[in-house]
Amino acid sequence: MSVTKLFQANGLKTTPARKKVYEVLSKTQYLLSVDELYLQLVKLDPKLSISTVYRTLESFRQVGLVEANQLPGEAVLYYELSHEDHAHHLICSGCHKVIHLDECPLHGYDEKIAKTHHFTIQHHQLDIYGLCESCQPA
Amino acid sequence: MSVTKLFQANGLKTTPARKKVYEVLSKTQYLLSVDELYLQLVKLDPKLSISTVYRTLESFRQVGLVEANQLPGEAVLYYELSHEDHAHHLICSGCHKVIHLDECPLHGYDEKIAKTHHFTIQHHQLDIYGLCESCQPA
DNA sequence: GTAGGTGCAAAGAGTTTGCATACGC
DNA sequence: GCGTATGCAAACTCTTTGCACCTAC
Repeated sequence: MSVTKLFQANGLKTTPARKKVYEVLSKTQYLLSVDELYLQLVKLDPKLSISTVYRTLESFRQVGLVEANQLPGEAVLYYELSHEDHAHHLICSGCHKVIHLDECPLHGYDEKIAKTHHFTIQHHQLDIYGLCESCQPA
Repeated sequence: MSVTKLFQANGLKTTPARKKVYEVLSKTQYLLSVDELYLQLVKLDPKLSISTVYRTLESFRQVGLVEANQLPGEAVLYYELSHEDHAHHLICSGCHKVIHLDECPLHGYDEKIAKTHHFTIQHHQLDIYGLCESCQPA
């Protein structure tokens, strides 16, 4: 699906700014803060404004194109493209590289919990933190 | 263990402000933002300053007395006392009430992941979001 | 042509810090 | 008494907003 089609399908106009934000996010394998994302975007378009980045991310988030997450001990949000399928993260505390796990170890466990505690479960989040190969001390 | 002993053990002086922060955190079953915490604290001591709350939480966090977490879609941090034992959360999206789960469905799964992806795992976080009994629509 | 997107600058929210005073140990 | 904690106000950082202009459709 072309980016234009993707935007259309989500009721978003196709603009150069949005294309670039999407491009950077789709090419990285890291979680990016707004700052980190902006730094990369300015290389592509020096006139791009930080407020456009915020507004673009918020538009994307509203239609479900991106997800915002926080890393432990850090105040700012980290962004990444959403993944259609249910997925969990293996996140490197050193470089913020992300590996997506396709398996979910919760099969059935959440329903059990729901019953026990009279909860209606909406979703769950599982992130595993550690150091990737390149960030491990020798 | 008395609060004083607990503070001593963590190298913290026992002050009225710290006692009150600890008291509020230990009595609630909700995740509290700094604002929410401050609102409750001002009832106990109208002169207490918000910067003291920030500094106290940071001291507590450094010695591991509290944990800071973020709720999906919200920018601010939510605080709670740390739990010695490995525990996961059942969090109500409506009222932010927290239920601690003593079971961890990851037994072994994380080690398997670690091997597959050459990661050194530091810790993991599992939160299940939903609506508690009182917050469910009738 | 119109609705919505963008850049710029200014405002806002949340958090941190400097400094003088107060207090725990 | 010494060293740390606190209150207050100012500073700082990150994010949002108002407005004029521009662009996708």
